[in-house]
Formats: sequence, structure tokens, C-alpha cells
Amino acid sequence: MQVVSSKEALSLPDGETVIVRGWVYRKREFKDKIFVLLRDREGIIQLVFPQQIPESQIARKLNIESSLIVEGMVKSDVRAPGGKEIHVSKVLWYFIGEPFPINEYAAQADSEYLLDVRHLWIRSRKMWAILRVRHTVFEAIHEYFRSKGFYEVHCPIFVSSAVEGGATLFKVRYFDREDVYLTQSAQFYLEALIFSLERVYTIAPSFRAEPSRTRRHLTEFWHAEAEMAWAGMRDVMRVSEELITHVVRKVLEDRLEELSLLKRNLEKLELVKPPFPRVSYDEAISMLNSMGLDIKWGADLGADEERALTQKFDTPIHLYGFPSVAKAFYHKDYPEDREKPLWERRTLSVDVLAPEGYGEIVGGGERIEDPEELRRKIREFGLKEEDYQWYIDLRKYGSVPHAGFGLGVDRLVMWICGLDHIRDSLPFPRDIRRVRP
RNA sequence: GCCGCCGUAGCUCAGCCUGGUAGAGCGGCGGGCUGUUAACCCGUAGGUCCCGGGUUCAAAUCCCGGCGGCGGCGCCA
Repeated sequence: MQVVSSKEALSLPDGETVIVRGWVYRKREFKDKIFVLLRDREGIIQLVFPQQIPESQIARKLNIESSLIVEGMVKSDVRAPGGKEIHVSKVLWYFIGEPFPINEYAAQADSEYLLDVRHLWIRSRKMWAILRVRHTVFEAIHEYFRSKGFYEVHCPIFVSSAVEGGATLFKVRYFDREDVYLTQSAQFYLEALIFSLERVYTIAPSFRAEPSRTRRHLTEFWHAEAEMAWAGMRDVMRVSEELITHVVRKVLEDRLEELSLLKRNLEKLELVKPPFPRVSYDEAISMLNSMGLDIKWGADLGADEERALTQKFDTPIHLYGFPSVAKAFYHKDYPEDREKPLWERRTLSVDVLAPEGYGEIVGGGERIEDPEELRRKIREFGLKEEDYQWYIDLRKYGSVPHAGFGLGVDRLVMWICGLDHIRDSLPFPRDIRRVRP
């Protein structure tokens, strides 16, 4: 007797006897029979227990989320969800659960209670669908980078200094020596690794101790980062748009059922194809000013501006050429701006903004390869050279033009799934308030 | 860090403005029902109205303080 998934059972001919196992999703009792919707990793199938058989005594006791293994016969019925159901002849194993504390009303409300019982809520159809899309997103990212000759590498989580100047770090006690920090980006380590492998990528958690309270921020998020030797800002644009397009297409191929369960508008995703529109910061400023917003050159774009800008496009866009003062020190300045003062210079940096108001999902650009230029920028930013000693060191021994970017994988999942909040893009989100379950 | 909102049954919420001793739906339990699709119908149990103080004859309701949570901005992926 073979154990089959709900999905496999639905594809079998009538009369097959199979074993299925899973959890009770719904139960409906009648005088002569009991319907149990059984949930497993692949979906849902309806079990029918006739009241005459002794097994129905067990079925009567089943609560929502009770678990069981049954043997039964596949039978077509137009009234069954999926067109087929299993007429149970034997219960091989079961566990009667306590009353399940989550109901449809809580699910609709998307309440904080669902965050308290997250360890149980991940069984829901919604989280099931999201987790399966997320699985495919990670798969597609690996697939893309590997197919393009990038080596996968792994960088430390414990680090001794900051990557971003302003971003806040989580401090961790490290034996009896000075404190270390949780990494906020693998970028500096990837930059070191290109001198060995030329094109590298990693998917790893990054940590930000920013007290952000928005639907787009986590304190622990999954970061897909890539770094390329012999590359510039244009290469970052090309690789990032190819990557995003590949991921979206893969999800559209493999996860249609999940997307429709999430009520995602597929047309929006089908529009995603390279090249993405390229908008310079200068153009963005004049576009925004002509839309009635009052933005001065030099300011970073806020959430309102990002939203206004992306509303003009149906697909993700590349926004490039940010002012140097609005970006981290390691970004390379436009060569023609080199003699200008810091506040008038632009960087060879680029962000990808997702449409439908989802905003920034990628940040990257060309890095400074000249050690003297890097030192100057560190000083201009009021940072200490000694804090970046090994990073400067990379430029001393056969420096090369190089560029890279970081993709917020949770934000990508959020946008692809059309979620209201980033914390639903992963099973156990960490934000400023929540570290459990 | 700044601004706003919320805390009542296991869960989702109403009641609060205008003070008078606690309500609904779901879930639980019991019963009914010839195939349900978040089934339906009848019955029933279930409460530290977040905590502390104040005003009042009387506080879930008004005032003050605290705690917890949610949303938004800034910052970023």
C-alpha cells in the first residue's frame, strides 16, 4: 500500500486504494457521514467517513489540526473539492488535538494575535502559499547566479566594524574581548572575494538595529548580495534586472496555485521584463517637482517620493546617480564630478524600486577602486581610516573596477506575493518589538 | 527618535462620546440535520472590561500615571 500526497491522490484513477496522512483542515458532521478536509504539504483532499464503520467514532473526535493517517479508496465526485475524495476504510494512526486557537475571524483581522501564535499560524493556507513562493524565490536566485558563473560564498555574521556609516549595529559579547557586531551586509567580504573568484554571490541574513516601525523593515532580513570584478554601474543594472525577471518568471511557472490563493494580480507580474526603465536621480527630481512635490537636489527620496515615482511605471525601475551625500562612502563618484565639492557630486549608484508602491528592493553600484580616492571619501564622511584598514588594503594589491548590489529577498517575496506587510514574507519575523516565537 | 491609534470571553469585535453592575459572532460543549465547501439550526458554559491611582452615591465608560501592542515618518534591503 503506497502513501500518497493529497495532490497525487487527486490524480489517481477511481478505485485505487491509498494511504494519505496530514492534518484536519475542516470537519463537517452529518447523520450518515463525516467529511474531513485533510491538509498536507501539497494541498487539501476530502476524506469521507461513513457513519457505519467503527472508524467514524475516531472521526467524530477529530478537532481542527488533529493529525491522522488513513487508508481508503479514491472516488470521483463533482461535489468534492478538487473533484475527487477518499472513502476511508481504516484509520491507521491518529492524534486528537486540543481545540485549535486560531479561527477565520482572527485570520481575516490579520491581528497581532496571529503574531503571538505564529508557530501555529504558519500552518495556515496563506502562510503555506507564501512559504512555497519563498522557497521558489530562493531557488531561482541560486539558479540565476550559478547559471551566470557566480560562485556562492559564505561570509561571517560576527563582524568587528560597520559597513554603512549611519546604520546601527547589534552588539554581541564575544568571550572576554571587545564586543563584536552582527553583520549588516556581506558586501566588504564579497569585495575581498572578487580578487579570488571574480564573480561571487551569497544569500545570508543581515541585521539592522534601526528602530524602524514600517511594513517594509525587519531587524533580521535575508540579503542576496553579489559582487563583480571588471564591472560597473551598468552591469549592476543588467544583472539585477535579469535576476529579478528570472525569479518572477520562475514563480509564475511553478507557483500559480499559491499566487491565486494569495489573490495576487498576475498581470502585474507578467509585465516584468528587461530592460527596466532607467531614471536618473536628476530626472526623478524634476519629475517629482512637476508632480507638485517640493524636493531639493541632494535629499534622499522618502517613502512618499518613491511611491509617487513608481506609480508612473508598471514595472520595476532603476533609479541611479544619487548624490554622494545621500549614499554610503564606498560608492564611486561620477568621474566628471570629481573636482566638485562633496555636496555637488553624484555617485555611480543604483537602486531598483518595485512597482505598486513596494519601493526599494535593491541597492548597489560601482565601488571606489582607487585607494587614495577611498581614503579621501572616508575623511570627507568624517569616518576613521583605521576602522577600514583591511577594506582599504584590498585596493593596494591589483585593484580592479568592480560593482555589486544587495537584494532584500523578503521585500522581493513581499512584492511578488502582493503582501501588506514584510513580516508575512517569512515564517518567524524579527522586528523592533518581536523576537518570539 | 518623532507622530497617531488601540487594550472588554479562547479569537474577532460592539458597548465608552452622553457613568447605573457585561453583549454579539466565531470557537468549545450537548443535541438536531440525506453531500458539506468558512455548512446550517437549537441549546449551553465561558469575563481581573491591561495595571495602579483619582473624581463620583455609582466607573468598562470621565481624569492622571504606568505597562503592553499596532500603524505611520525618518533610516534602509
